[in-house]
Amino acid sequence: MPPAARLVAVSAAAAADADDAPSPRARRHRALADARRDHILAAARETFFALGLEGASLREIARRAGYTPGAIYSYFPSKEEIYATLLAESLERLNAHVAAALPAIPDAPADALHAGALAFFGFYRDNPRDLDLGFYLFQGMRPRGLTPEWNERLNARLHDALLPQERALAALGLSAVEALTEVTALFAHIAGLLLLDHTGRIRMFGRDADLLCRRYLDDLIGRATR
Amino acid sequence: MPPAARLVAVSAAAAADADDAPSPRARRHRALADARRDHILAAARETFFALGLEGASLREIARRAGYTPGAIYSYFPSKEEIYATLLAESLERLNAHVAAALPAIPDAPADALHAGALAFFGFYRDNPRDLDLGFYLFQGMRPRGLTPEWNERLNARLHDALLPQERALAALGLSAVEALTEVTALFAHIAGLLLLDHTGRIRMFGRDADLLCRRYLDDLIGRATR
Amino acid sequence: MPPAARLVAVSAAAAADADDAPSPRARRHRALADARRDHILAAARETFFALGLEGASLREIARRAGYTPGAIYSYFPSKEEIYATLLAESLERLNAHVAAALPAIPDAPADALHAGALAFFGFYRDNPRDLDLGFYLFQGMRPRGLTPEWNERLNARLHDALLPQERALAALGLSAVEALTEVTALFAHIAGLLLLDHTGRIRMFGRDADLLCRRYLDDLIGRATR
Amino acid sequence: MPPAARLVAVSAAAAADADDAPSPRARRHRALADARRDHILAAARETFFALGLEGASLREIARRAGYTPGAIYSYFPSKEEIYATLLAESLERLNAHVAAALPAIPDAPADALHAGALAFFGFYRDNPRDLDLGFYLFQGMRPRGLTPEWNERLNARLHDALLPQERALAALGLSAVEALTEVTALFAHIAGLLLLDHTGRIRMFGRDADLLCRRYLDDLIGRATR
DNA sequence: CATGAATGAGAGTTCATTCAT
DNA sequence: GATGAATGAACTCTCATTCAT
Repeated sequence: MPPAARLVAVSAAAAADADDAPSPRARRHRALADARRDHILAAARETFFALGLEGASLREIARRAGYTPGAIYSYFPSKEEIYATLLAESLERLNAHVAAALPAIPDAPADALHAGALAFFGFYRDNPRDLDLGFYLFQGMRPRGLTPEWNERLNARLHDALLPQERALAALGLSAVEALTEVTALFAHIAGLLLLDHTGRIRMFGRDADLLCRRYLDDLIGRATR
Repeated sequence: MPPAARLVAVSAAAAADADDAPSPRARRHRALADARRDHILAAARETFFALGLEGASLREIARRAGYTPGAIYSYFPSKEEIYATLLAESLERLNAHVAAALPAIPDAPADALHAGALAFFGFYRDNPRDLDLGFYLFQGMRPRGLTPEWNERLNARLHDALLPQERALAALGLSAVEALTEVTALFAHIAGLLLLDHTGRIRMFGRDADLLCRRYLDDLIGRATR
Repeated sequence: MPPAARLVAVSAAAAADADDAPSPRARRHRALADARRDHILAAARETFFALGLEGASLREIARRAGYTPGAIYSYFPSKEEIYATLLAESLERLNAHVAAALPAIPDAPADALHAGALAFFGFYRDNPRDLDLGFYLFQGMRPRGLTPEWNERLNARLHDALLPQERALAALGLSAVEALTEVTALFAHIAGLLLLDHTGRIRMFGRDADLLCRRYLDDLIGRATR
Repeated sequence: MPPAARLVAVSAAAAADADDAPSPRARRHRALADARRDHILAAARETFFALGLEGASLREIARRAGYTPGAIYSYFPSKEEIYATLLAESLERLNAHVAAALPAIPDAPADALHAGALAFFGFYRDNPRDLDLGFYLFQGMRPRGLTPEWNERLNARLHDALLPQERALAALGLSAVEALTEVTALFAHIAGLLLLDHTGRIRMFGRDADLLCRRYLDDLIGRATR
């Protein structure tokens, strides 16, 4: 079975978990294969963080994983897929980061909004490689791009990281439409600031991205609570 | 005269300003050479738009221009220079577009701010290829990046397109520092909106970039005139 | 085992000498890889001999070896390395040739000097391609030159082929400095004769390189034993 | 008339000087053309001395001569021909250098031998680019090599530079054959020393080429006068 | 499952040379 | 006589991917 077919089969099996249970032997195989896949993914992340997107060739990833290039294709059907998986994982970390920043008892929506938005911003400010990944896959998408499935899935997780902020806006009294509008604007503002910051373009204004983000949030909360 | 040619002509004139005027023959030659250069530039633009930076190899550019690869080097010293020229030209068009949108008699700073900012936004919303160019070269362009000279020059022209808005903010009563801060935030906001719009990400919120831009401007003018 | 393979094998053994012995399977793989490497080397030699350094492109070497250009890079990291390996192997053969010519019982230094020097001379007279290689790589090789490591290593092996003669001169009673001086002069003389012979320049004098070499040696031995 | 044909015609005209005399107008043209040719040659020499054989592209030569590449072909049929002309000129300088070193009154053959041979050696030791030229064209001769005519002519001039030394050997009492043998050996020795010196190979012996040359000459004169 | 050999396409760049004007 | 545009072939080297073993 070629690698790509196997991957599809695996997820098909996961979807059809009402089927008869896998044998212990099959489960062992599956667990080992997942471990190896994770190992390769870790090597890919390491490579990508160390060398950036251009430097992260499949050869180098394989080298760092202790594999030969061909072996990678037993776990991923293409280099793009590795990147997509990396981005998915990055989005999980983003969501975790945002969730961890929210106050435990959500009785102060303004605080939640502030904390959640700053966490979102901070995640990418402090992890520029994750930003690279996002920009590359969400925007670049050259050779084959992501499959629609991947695209939808990744989009959804990105949206998830903004949900707490949207809910906080609603809790502050905004209508559903107004909350959606403001969270969209907030996302755009943060994205723009990250872009300026990441490309060094913000230096041409001599301004600080962090400061501008807080300023925007204060204004937004002022608007929402007025 | 197209912007790119003008830039070249300016430096050529600066170099030869102690010389006597060029002969008609020389002028004809230069005109033809410029035309061919523009032709190559157009092919490069077309290639870039069709295939992205990755796909836009010198070979492909040459092919689309009807040249052999080597011939390109009579007009541009490197591939990088072609792209830098393309971006320079794009920024000239941006500046012209913004300037044309400003009211002739600048007695209403709020109007000038509104008009200039919307023109800036509209330029990239309506010319997504130019946005691609800017994103690619200002941000992506890992392989070699622009030379510092180009980077500075292009930065300056980008900044130029924001100057009218900065001046309008000052005319509205903001201090120099406040005006700079607000124009930076404005730039970030617009960039973020364009990014969301261009990558279709804004659809996942069901919002309209145009509307959000106007909203931001209204708020900004409210803040500035309060 | 051909000299070049031996050199490689030596360093491989040195690197892995803490390891346990390689498996038969690994040995088979290595043997095959070495054979392919030698095949490429042979193609490189053939190419170089047929077309000279200028004409011996990687493409041509690959073509003659029955490979695509990229495949060569599985065996050699650069074109330069191929040539260096070729020269290294040539120098191994030279050393072997000289060593084989020396009398088994070295009780007659004059004989040893005579035999060793003539063997050195004869090797290059009879293998003009090896002379080409040496001339090209030691002298020509402008484009990039050899790396200092290679240069030193190759120099050392060249020197090795002259050591027996230097020792014989010392055994004839010359001081260390005198022996070094004489062996240097001897090397120069032989090199000059080979050059004249190889380029056909000697014909313009109607003299015979072999004869001149023996003449020089007789004189030298006369000087040394006087 | 294509350039190559013209060059042939020119020398044909020179050979057939019993023909009717050229018109003043034709003579003027010829003189100007020769001047321009010399100018290009000077640029080629300068380029070659500055950048070596690899760096001396036709483009660069043309650039330094103030011409466009195509123009060069009005004066030389190929790049090789330029080099050959350069070598011819180099050999003229060699001959002049040797001649200038000979004692005016040739009553001391040993002195003449010594002086002439050292001048020969010194010329190339002090002008390593001339040595490069000689090695390249006499030995390398890859793409097309020199035409037999050029080869013969250049050979003859090289031989000329050794004639004074041969005559001196005869004047010292050697038979014609002996003198020829010794001058051949002398040439080989000098060539070998220059090779060792030029390629830095002599440093691996820690010896000095100049010293070795003088040593050889002393021995030779000793042999010849004994 | 993994190897390792190999492909094939392609990257940017340089060059001697040709030829219409 | 000279220009300058253009060719075409060449260069070394890198890469994702395939596949027999």
